[in-house]
Amino acid sequence: MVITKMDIDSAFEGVCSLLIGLKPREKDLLRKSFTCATYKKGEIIYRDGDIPTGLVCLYKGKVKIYKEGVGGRDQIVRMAKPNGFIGYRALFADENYIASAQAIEDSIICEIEKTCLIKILKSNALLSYHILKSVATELGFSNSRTVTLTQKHIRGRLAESLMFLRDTYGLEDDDETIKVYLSREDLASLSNMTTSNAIRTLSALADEGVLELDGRRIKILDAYKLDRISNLG
Amino acid sequence: MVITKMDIDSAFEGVCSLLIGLKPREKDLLRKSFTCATYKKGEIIYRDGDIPTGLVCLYKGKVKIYKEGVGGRDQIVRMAKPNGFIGYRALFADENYIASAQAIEDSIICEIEKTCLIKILKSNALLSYHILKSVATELGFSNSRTVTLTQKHIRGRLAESLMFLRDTYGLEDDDETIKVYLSREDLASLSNMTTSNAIRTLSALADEGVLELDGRRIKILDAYKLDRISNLG
DNA sequence: GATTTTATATGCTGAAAAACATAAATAAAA
DNA sequence: TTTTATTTATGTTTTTCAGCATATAAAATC
Repeated sequence: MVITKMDIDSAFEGVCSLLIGLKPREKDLLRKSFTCATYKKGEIIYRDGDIPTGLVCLYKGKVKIYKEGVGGRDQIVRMAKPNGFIGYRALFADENYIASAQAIEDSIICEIEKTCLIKILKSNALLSYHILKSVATELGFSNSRTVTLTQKHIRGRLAESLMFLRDTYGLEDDDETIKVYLSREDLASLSNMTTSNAIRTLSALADEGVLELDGRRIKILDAYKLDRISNLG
Repeated sequence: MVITKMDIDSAFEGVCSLLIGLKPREKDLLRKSFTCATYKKGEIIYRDGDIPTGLVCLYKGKVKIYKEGVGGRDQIVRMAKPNGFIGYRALFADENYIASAQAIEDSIICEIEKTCLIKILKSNALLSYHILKSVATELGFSNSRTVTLTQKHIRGRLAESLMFLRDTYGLEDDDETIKVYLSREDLASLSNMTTSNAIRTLSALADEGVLELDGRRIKILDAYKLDRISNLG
């Protein structure tokens, strides 16, 4: 993927529109510390333990954020979509990363240098407040997720993950196909189960007419039933 | 428990010391919207679904924050200790509570009225930034917790919970007894297991000489071994 | 102090899901 | 192409843990 001058400008404007409360003078400052880079599918953007160097924004593509679990079993904690930030948690907490980020599609990644952003944050209350708000919202998701991942049964967890993916990435033009193509392994990492069980459970849902599978394409045929499966656990 | 004038003053100073970056003028404003109340052991401070009316601070006592799970099985998401805030997530996210808070000891609870605090937050960048930092740290805990609760085995989860309680509330003067006295049921809710299994696993750890049990008193005899059990899963 | 309720303890059974084993299909590389 | 690796699929076994039953101990209430 080639990054054009237009891409950079567009990406920068996109990032700025996310930074609510940003003043023109601050925007100029950010511009100077704004960089872009491309990542091929499968490439690692940052690793657990790395030191954050800035606020990372996904301009194009899709990224998974995951933690390595006990027996090498990964757990996906978040899925990023275009015009969303990644790695901000560690940055704002002033910690090293505690998870890794990997492009699951060819992606364009932008970065605002750390010191520049922190300086603005410490002087711009409205911006800090808005970011605080979104991190607090994210914390709510995380807490809810902890409960569902621990308490729902396999079918419920997978159903919830599929709805989560649909809500995050949307549907293709047919209004049925989830607009993201994950491996069964990633789907398992997202739903806290083994790859075998993800495959098995997908097949079962396909047999029941809830889904239609075609490789990594997943069509939701019966959204109502999927929702019920998710809610019943 | 009776709240004295001295308690209120002391509580207010404690809260203010937590609010880094607070200006004297803002402190005066907060003072006017500052209230205190007592809760007996077992009393509910707020419920899932309630609307936050302010920033709640625990001055004395201990509080558990928990979500009701699928089959009525609770999941404790946080344990609060004196001089810590509770319910701030929903407040900052501008949402209703998604968990409930219950005093597990007689407690004194203070509250700063919502609009007053938000007004200050929106104009005080340093304060917002510091709160952002601590919410980001909390999000890190939550993400790590999701992985351990889903991937560690029962023994590992319980061992981790016990170390968490020790780190949160500290030890009695004997330097061995964890300074919090939870029911087996709460210990189970904290560790994502059934009460039976919490009891069973505690007994097993006592048999192995890792713990000493005396009702709800839990002594950690072999901290090194407990840590190993937690880390091995 | 007696009675009721609640909390703790322990054994047994069964369901759920992991672990393991293989095979087929697909994708990537030689 | 052919070979090699990776992903997907499915069957079998084993482990873990929940569910249930029951007994005892401790607390709370009368």
